[in-house]
Amino acid sequence: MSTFEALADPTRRNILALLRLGERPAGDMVDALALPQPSVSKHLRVLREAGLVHVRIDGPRRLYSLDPKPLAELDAWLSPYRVFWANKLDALGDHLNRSD
Amino acid sequence: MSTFEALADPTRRNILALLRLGERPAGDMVDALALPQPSVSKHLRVLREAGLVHVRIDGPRRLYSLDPKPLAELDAWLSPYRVFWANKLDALGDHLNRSD
DNA sequence: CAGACATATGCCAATCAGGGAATATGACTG
DNA sequence: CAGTCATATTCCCTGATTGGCATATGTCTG
Repeated sequence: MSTFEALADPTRRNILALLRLGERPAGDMVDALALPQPSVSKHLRVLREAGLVHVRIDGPRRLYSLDPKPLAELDAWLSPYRVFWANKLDALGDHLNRSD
Repeated sequence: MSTFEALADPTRRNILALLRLGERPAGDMVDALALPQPSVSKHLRVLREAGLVHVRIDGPRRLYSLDPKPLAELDAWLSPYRVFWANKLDALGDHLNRSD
Protein backbone atom coordinates (compact mmCIF):
# COMPACT_ATOMS: atom_id res chain seq x y z
CA MET A 1 0.00 0.00 0.00
CA SER A 2 1.38 3.36 -1.00
CA THR A 3 2.18 6.17 1.39
CA PHE A 4 -0.83 8.10 0.15
CA GLU A 5 -3.15 5.19 0.72
CA ALA A 6 -1.70 4.51 4.14
CA LEU A 7 -2.23 8.13 5.12
CA ALA A 8 -5.79 8.15 3.84
CA ASP A 9 -7.07 6.64 7.07
CA PRO A 10 -7.51 9.00 10.04
CA THR A 11 -6.69 6.32 12.61
CA ARG A 12 -3.36 5.73 10.93
CA ARG A 13 -2.61 9.43 10.96
CA ASN A 14 -3.42 9.44 14.67
CA ILE A 15 -0.97 6.61 15.18
CA LEU A 16 1.75 8.55 13.41
CA ALA A 17 1.00 11.57 15.58
CA LEU A 18 1.42 9.42 18.67
CA LEU A 19 4.72 8.14 17.40
CA ARG A 20 6.02 11.66 17.08
CA LEU A 21 6.33 11.49 20.85
CA GLY A 22 8.71 8.59 20.56
CA GLU A 23 8.85 4.83 20.35
CA ARG A 24 5.81 3.12 21.89
CA PRO A 25 4.50 -0.39 22.43
CA ALA A 26 1.41 -1.34 20.47
CA GLY A 27 -0.61 -1.66 23.65
CA ASP A 28 -0.03 1.97 24.55
CA MET A 29 -1.59 2.96 21.28
CA VAL A 30 -4.57 0.68 21.82
CA ASP A 31 -5.18 2.57 25.06
CA ALA A 32 -4.50 6.00 23.61
CA LEU A 33 -6.78 5.44 20.64
CA ALA A 34 -9.49 3.62 22.57
CA LEU A 35 -9.95 1.16 19.74
CA PRO A 36 -10.08 -2.64 19.73
CA GLN A 37 -6.66 -4.21 19.82
CA PRO A 38 -7.04 -6.15 16.55
CA SER A 39 -8.05 -2.98 14.80
CA VAL A 40 -4.95 -1.12 15.94
CA SER A 41 -2.81 -4.10 15.09
CA LYS A 42 -4.17 -4.13 11.56
CA HIS A 43 -3.54 -0.45 11.07
CA LEU A 44 -0.01 -0.91 12.37
CA ARG A 45 0.50 -3.60 9.80
CA VAL A 46 -0.51 -1.26 7.01
CA LEU A 47 1.85 1.40 8.31
CA ARG A 48 4.61 -1.18 8.55
CA GLU A 49 4.08 -2.39 5.01
CA ALA A 50 4.06 1.20 3.79
CA GLY A 51 7.38 1.72 5.55
CA LEU A 52 6.01 4.47 7.74
CA VAL A 53 6.83 2.76 11.00
CA HIS A 54 9.55 0.53 12.25
CA VAL A 55 9.16 -2.28 14.77
CA ARG A 56 11.61 -3.38 17.38
CA ILE A 57 10.90 -6.52 19.33
CA ASP A 58 11.29 -6.26 23.08
CA GLY A 59 10.30 -9.49 24.73
CA PRO A 60 6.61 -9.96 24.23
CA ARG A 61 6.13 -6.39 23.12
CA ARG A 62 6.57 -4.69 19.77
CA LEU A 63 7.97 -1.22 20.04
CA TYR A 64 6.88 0.98 17.18
CA SER A 65 8.64 4.07 16.01
CA LEU A 66 8.21 6.50 13.19
CA ASP A 67 10.11 5.91 9.98
CA PRO A 68 10.13 9.30 8.31
CA LYS A 69 11.38 8.26 4.89
CA PRO A 70 7.99 8.00 3.19
CA LEU A 71 6.98 11.31 4.71
CA ALA A 72 10.15 12.89 3.38
CA GLU A 73 9.16 11.54 -0.02
CA LEU A 74 5.74 13.06 0.39
CA ASP A 75 7.46 16.32 1.20
CA ALA A 76 9.43 15.98 -2.02
CA TRP A 77 6.27 15.14 -3.96
CA LEU A 78 4.82 18.36 -2.70
CA SER A 79 7.75 20.42 -3.91
CA PRO A 80 6.57 21.28 -7.41
CA TYR A 81 3.27 22.44 -5.96
CA ARG A 82 4.74 24.80 -3.41
CA VAL A 83 5.15 27.62 -5.88
CA PHE A 84 1.37 27.70 -6.06
CA TRP A 85 0.94 28.97 -2.56
CA ALA A 86 4.15 30.86 -2.04
CA ASN A 87 1.96 33.94 -1.57
CA LYS A 88 3.33 36.46 -4.05
CA LEU A 89 3.16 33.73 -6.66
CA ASP A 90 -0.58 33.72 -6.97
CA ALA A 91 0.28 35.15 -10.34
CA LEU A 92 2.02 31.97 -11.42
CA GLY A 93 -1.12 30.42 -12.80
CA ASP A 94 -1.73 33.49 -14.87
CA HIS A 95 1.83 33.46 -16.07
CA LEU A 96 1.63 29.87 -17.17
CA ASN A 97 -1.67 30.44 -18.87
CA ARG A 98 -0.23 33.38 -20.73
CA SER A 99 2.69 31.37 -22.01
CA ASP A 100 0.41 28.51 -23.13
CA MET B 1 -13.66 13.12 0.56
CA SER B 2 -10.57 14.33 2.38
CA THR B 3 -7.43 15.59 0.71
CA PHE B 4 -5.60 12.43 1.71
CA GLU B 5 -8.26 10.21 0.21
CA ALA B 6 -8.40 12.27 -2.96
CA LEU B 7 -4.63 11.97 -3.33
CA ALA B 8 -4.70 8.23 -2.73
CA ASP B 9 -5.52 7.56 -6.37
CA PRO B 10 -2.64 7.70 -8.87
CA THR B 11 -4.81 8.97 -11.71
CA ARG B 12 -5.87 11.90 -9.59
CA ARG B 13 -2.27 12.68 -8.77
CA ASN B 14 -1.52 12.59 -12.48
CA ILE B 15 -4.31 15.05 -13.09
CA LEU B 16 -2.87 17.41 -10.52
CA ALA B 17 0.53 17.12 -12.15
CA LEU B 18 -1.01 18.07 -15.48
CA LEU B 19 -2.66 21.06 -13.89
CA ARG B 20 0.68 22.34 -12.67
CA LEU B 21 1.20 23.34 -16.27
CA GLY B 22 -1.81 25.60 -16.13
CA GLU B 23 -5.53 25.65 -16.64
CA ARG B 24 -6.79 22.93 -19.00
CA PRO B 25 -10.06 21.71 -20.42
CA ALA B 26 -11.20 18.28 -19.28
CA GLY B 27 -10.83 16.90 -22.79
CA ASP B 28 -7.14 17.67 -22.84
CA MET B 29 -6.70 15.53 -19.79
CA VAL B 30 -8.69 12.68 -21.29
CA ASP B 31 -6.21 12.71 -24.16
CA ALA B 32 -3.15 13.12 -21.96
CA LEU B 33 -4.16 10.32 -19.62
CA ALA B 34 -5.47 8.00 -22.34
CA LEU B 35 -8.40 7.00 -20.16
CA PRO B 36 -12.12 6.83 -20.95
CA GLN B 37 -13.78 10.22 -20.72
CA PRO B 38 -16.28 9.24 -18.00
CA SER B 39 -13.47 7.93 -15.85
CA VAL B 40 -11.56 11.19 -16.02
CA SER B 41 -14.73 13.13 -15.41
CA LYS B 42 -15.40 11.16 -12.26
CA HIS B 43 -11.90 11.70 -10.95
CA LEU B 44 -12.26 15.40 -11.65
CA ARG B 45 -15.40 15.39 -9.60
CA VAL B 46 -13.59 13.90 -6.63
CA LEU B 47 -10.84 16.49 -6.95
CA ARG B 48 -13.45 19.22 -7.19
CA GLU B 49 -15.27 18.03 -4.09
CA ALA B 50 -11.99 17.83 -2.22
CA GLY B 51 -11.29 21.41 -3.22
CA LEU B 52 -8.12 20.50 -5.07
CA VAL B 53 -9.22 21.89 -8.39
CA HIS B 54 -11.29 24.79 -9.53
CA VAL B 55 -13.56 24.82 -12.58
CA ARG B 56 -14.27 27.70 -14.86
CA ILE B 57 -16.94 27.33 -17.47
CA ASP B 58 -15.99 28.41 -20.95
CA GLY B 59 -18.80 27.71 -23.37
CA PRO B 60 -19.19 23.97 -23.67
CA ARG B 61 -15.87 23.36 -21.97
CA ARG B 62 -14.86 23.18 -18.33
CA LEU B 63 -11.47 24.65 -17.67
CA TYR B 64 -9.83 23.08 -14.69
CA SER B 65 -7.10 24.62 -12.62
CA LEU B 66 -5.22 23.70 -9.51
CA ASP B 67 -6.49 24.98 -6.19
CA PRO B 68 -3.48 24.72 -3.93
CA LYS B 69 -5.18 25.30 -0.59
CA PRO B 70 -5.59 21.65 0.38
CA LEU B 71 -2.01 20.98 -0.63
CA ALA B 72 -0.86 23.86 1.52
CA GLU B 73 -2.75 22.24 4.38
CA LEU B 74 -1.02 18.99 3.65
CA ASP B 75 2.25 20.87 3.78
CA ALA B 76 1.25 22.21 7.18
CA TRP B 77 0.23 18.74 8.35
CA LEU B 78 3.70 17.58 7.46
CA SER B 79 5.36 20.26 9.55
CA PRO B 80 5.62 18.46 12.88
CA TYR B 81 7.20 15.51 11.09
CA ARG B 82 9.92 17.49 9.36
CA VAL B 83 12.22 17.43 12.35
CA PHE B 84 12.43 13.69 11.83
CA TRP B 85 14.33 13.94 8.61
CA ALA B 86 16.17 17.19 9.08
CA ASN B 87 19.33 15.09 8.83
CA LYS B 88 21.29 15.94 11.94
CA LEU B 89 18.12 15.30 13.90
CA ASP B 90 18.22 11.56 13.54
CA ALA B 91 18.97 11.82 17.23
CA LEU B 92 15.56 13.29 17.98
CA GLY B 93 13.93 9.96 18.47
CA ASP B 94 16.61 9.00 20.93
CA HIS B 95 16.21 12.27 22.71
CA LEU B 96 12.49 11.84 23.07
CA ASN B 97 12.88 8.31 24.25
CA ARG B 98 15.39 9.38 26.84
CA SER B 99 13.10 12.06 28.20
CA ASP B 100 10.18 9.61 28.34
C1' DC C 1 -34.40 23.92 -34.13
C1' DA C 2 -31.20 19.84 -35.66
C1' DG C 3 -26.89 18.25 -35.16
C1' DA C 4 -22.30 18.11 -33.30
C1' DC C 5 -19.29 18.60 -29.62
C1' DA C 6 -17.72 18.68 -24.57
C1' DT C 7 -18.62 17.00 -20.33
C1' DA C 8 -21.29 14.96 -16.60
C1' DT C 9 -24.19 11.41 -14.55
C1' DG C 10 -26.42 6.83 -13.69
C1' DC C 11 -26.16 2.09 -13.40
C1' DC C 12 -23.90 -2.29 -12.74
C1' DA C 13 -20.34 -5.53 -11.52
C1' DA C 14 -16.13 -6.25 -9.36
C1' DT C 15 -12.90 -5.29 -6.08
C1' DC C 16 -11.28 -3.56 -1.75
C1' DA C 17 -10.83 -1.30 2.88
C1' DG C 18 -12.60 -1.44 7.59
C1' DG C 19 -14.95 -3.18 11.81
C1' DG C 20 -16.01 -6.99 15.09
C1' DA C 21 -15.32 -11.27 17.26
C1' DA C 22 -12.73 -15.26 17.85
C1' DT C 23 -8.47 -17.39 17.75
C1' DA C 24 -3.52 -18.09 17.01
C1' DT C 25 1.38 -17.03 18.07
C1' DG C 26 5.13 -16.03 20.85
C1' DA C 27 7.45 -14.67 25.19
C1' DC C 28 7.87 -14.66 29.93
C1' DT C 29 6.86 -16.48 34.94
C1' DG C 30 6.66 -19.67 38.32
C1' DC D 1 5.33 -27.17 31.12
C1' DA D 2 0.82 -24.50 32.47
C1' DG D 3 -0.69 -20.04 32.58
C1' DT D 4 -0.63 -15.30 31.41
C1' DC D 5 0.31 -11.22 28.90
C1' DA D 6 1.11 -8.73 24.44
C1' DT D 7 0.26 -8.79 19.85
C1' DA D 8 -0.93 -10.64 15.32
C1' DT D 9 -3.91 -13.14 12.21
C1' DT D 10 -8.14 -15.02 10.31
C1' DC D 11 -12.95 -14.97 8.99
C1' DC D 12 -17.09 -12.78 7.94
C1' DC D 13 -19.72 -8.96 6.84
C1' DT D 14 -20.79 -4.39 5.27
C1' DG D 15 -20.02 -0.17 2.88
C1' DA D 16 -17.23 2.47 -0.30
C1' DT D 17 -14.47 2.95 -4.62
C1' DT D 18 -13.44 1.94 -9.48
C1' DG D 19 -14.06 0.82 -14.18
C1' DG D 20 -17.02 0.25 -18.25
C1' DC D 21 -20.81 1.38 -20.74
C1' DA D 22 -24.79 3.86 -21.93
C1' DT D 23 -27.05 8.02 -21.63
C1' DA D 24 -28.15 12.73 -20.19
C1' DT D 25 -27.10 17.75 -20.09
C1' DG D 26 -25.61 21.88 -21.87
C1' DT D 27 -23.46 24.82 -25.51
C1' DC D 28 -22.58 26.28 -29.91
C1' DT D 29 -23.21 26.28 -35.26
C1' DG D 30 -25.72 26.75 -39.21
